[in-house]
Amino acid sequence: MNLTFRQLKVFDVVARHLNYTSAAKELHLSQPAVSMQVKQLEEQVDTPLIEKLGKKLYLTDIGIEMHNYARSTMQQLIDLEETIGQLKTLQQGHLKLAVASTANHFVIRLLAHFAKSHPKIRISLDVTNRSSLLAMLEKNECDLVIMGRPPDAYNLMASPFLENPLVVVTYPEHYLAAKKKVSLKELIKEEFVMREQGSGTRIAIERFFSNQEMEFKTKMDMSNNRAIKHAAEEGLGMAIVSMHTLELELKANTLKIVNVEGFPIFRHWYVVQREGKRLSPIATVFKDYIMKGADDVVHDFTAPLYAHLEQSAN
Amino acid sequence: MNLTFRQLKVFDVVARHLNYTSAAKELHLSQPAVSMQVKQLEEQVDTPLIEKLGKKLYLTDIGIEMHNYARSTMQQLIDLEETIGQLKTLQQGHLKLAVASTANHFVIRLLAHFAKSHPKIRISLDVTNRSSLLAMLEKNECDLVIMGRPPDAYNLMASPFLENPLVVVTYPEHYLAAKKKVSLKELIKEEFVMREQGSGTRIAIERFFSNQEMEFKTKMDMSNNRAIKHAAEEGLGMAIVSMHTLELELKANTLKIVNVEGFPIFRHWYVVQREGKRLSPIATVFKDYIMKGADDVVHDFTAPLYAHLEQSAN
DNA sequence: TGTTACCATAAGTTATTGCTTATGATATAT
DNA sequence: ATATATCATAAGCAATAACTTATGGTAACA
Repeated sequence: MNLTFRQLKVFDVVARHLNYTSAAKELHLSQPAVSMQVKQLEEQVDTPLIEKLGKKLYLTDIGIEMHNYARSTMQQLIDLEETIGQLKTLQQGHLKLAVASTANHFVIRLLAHFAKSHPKIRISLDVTNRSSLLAMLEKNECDLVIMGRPPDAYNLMASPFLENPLVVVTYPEHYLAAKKKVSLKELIKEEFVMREQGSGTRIAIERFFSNQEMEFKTKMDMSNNRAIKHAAEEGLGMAIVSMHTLELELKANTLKIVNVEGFPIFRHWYVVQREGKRLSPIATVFKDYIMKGADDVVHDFTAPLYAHLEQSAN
Repeated sequence: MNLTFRQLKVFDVVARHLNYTSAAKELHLSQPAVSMQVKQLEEQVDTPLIEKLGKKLYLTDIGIEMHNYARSTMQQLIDLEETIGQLKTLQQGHLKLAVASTANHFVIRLLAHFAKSHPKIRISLDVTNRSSLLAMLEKNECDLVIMGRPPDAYNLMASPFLENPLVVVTYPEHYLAAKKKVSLKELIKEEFVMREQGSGTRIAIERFFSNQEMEFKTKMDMSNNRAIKHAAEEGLGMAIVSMHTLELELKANTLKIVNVEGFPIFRHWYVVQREGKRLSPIATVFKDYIMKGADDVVHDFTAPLYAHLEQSAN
């Protein structure tokens, strides 16, 4: 059985009119064209759908069945068009994001703002570590990832969109915290609590010190940014973290930024997608949004942090 | 938007495999043939449905939507085939009958038997008068009508299928009821309670008497067979009715058949359909059934009646 | 680095589709 | 009986649908 939508369409009109000639008018066709479509449909199901008694047309039992089917199928097609239209015009859609845990805090702020102007959009946000992020991209499980600089090895397209200042922190009573200016030489006498090898932050820090031809002493490795900050609070060592993650600690005065020469190290947050990935409409819009407007939106969040930075320099 | 079922079918297979080559195998097609169908479908909705990242294929959001649609549409098509198949093979269907009120009693018996061997079939039975029956045929509101001989004027196809003996009846105490043989001459001295002019029975009776070049006296005209029998019971006159309608009255001994010379008048019951009407499968089967098997089935119903007939002749 | 698996694209062929106009048949209305 | 309205059928035509084979490009893998 190989029906065509055309047959169903024409049959529907005929079934409604019960008159080939006027159906032909509605369809802007000749009358034989209509007869032929119906005849072909009848051949497909190998049974008459319309019968002519005297001058009047009637649907047979199977004709009624077929008419129901035709109408339902056509309605479904309309629904599909509607759905696709909505997906295209962002009245609907699903934005699948994944972010590095260190980026979580400010991304939430971005999303809150973005979601307001796209109320019908469903958003999934996965907060996870760097290797999981890369795996998710690999498996095409999300549209976009927000993280630090991704490795070059993967086929990724990464666009920097926001400064990510890495600063040195310690507990407020630490003697370096009080100094107006701390040299790198002074700093590397201290021991450090670090992110694990291979993490974005760790790589950046290593690169920074090796550029200065210096080495630092790692007391502890940790895979979690929060744990690192906690360790610093407890005096286990100096920490170097993204200033964006310090909002609470600075406000509560459990950590202080140390004004080290050469710091902050300005890195960037990146929006990352797989190379060749065709973004869904909503993902395209979101990417545009953060590329163009992220600075403005997160300004009232970052401004107080930068104030802390300047404060430690005075 | 002008999709084809072919496109949906091919797309469904590809969406399941996420691999054009193996989809092509399942469809017994070359790989490019599959690519082309999918591409055409994408052109229809003007948006990609499948994306290729590296070596793997993924459905886009709209692709997922389209896949759902394709599956649902194809399922509906299967359902339709199923339904049509059932309608064709009588596992389903709707038999629309109309019968003359005088035929009601034995038709019910026929139907009871028929329905047993076609349990899934829905049956509509309209019991009404002669002119309504003809109107229903005219308007194609029923498949078949069971009635006495229909007029020739309409474009009808009428097939006799069962004897319809018209007998003279009166109340048991009537002096003619006791006689072994009553001549027509004797009979026409009596007054009659008759069906209305134009009714099948009336026409038959008039023809019978005019063939004998005799006339009868009509005391009352009535449009209802039951009323006529009741009038005869009350002694308002002789009645000539289909013996098939007398089951109860003979059993209860409220009426007796009068053994008149030349009676019973053997007329027939007819199955009637509009000329050119294509009967539905179930209607075809029902017509076959009554044409071939009606005598057998109603035998145990008519036999006792014929017994009464013979009894009045002894 | 070359090999492999896989998809995209191109060119060419055949059958079919979807329509048109012209004409024939038929039931109802006049 | 004739006219009218309506559907069926036939013939013809242009567009295209649905394939095929051949070939080229590319990501993954060894």
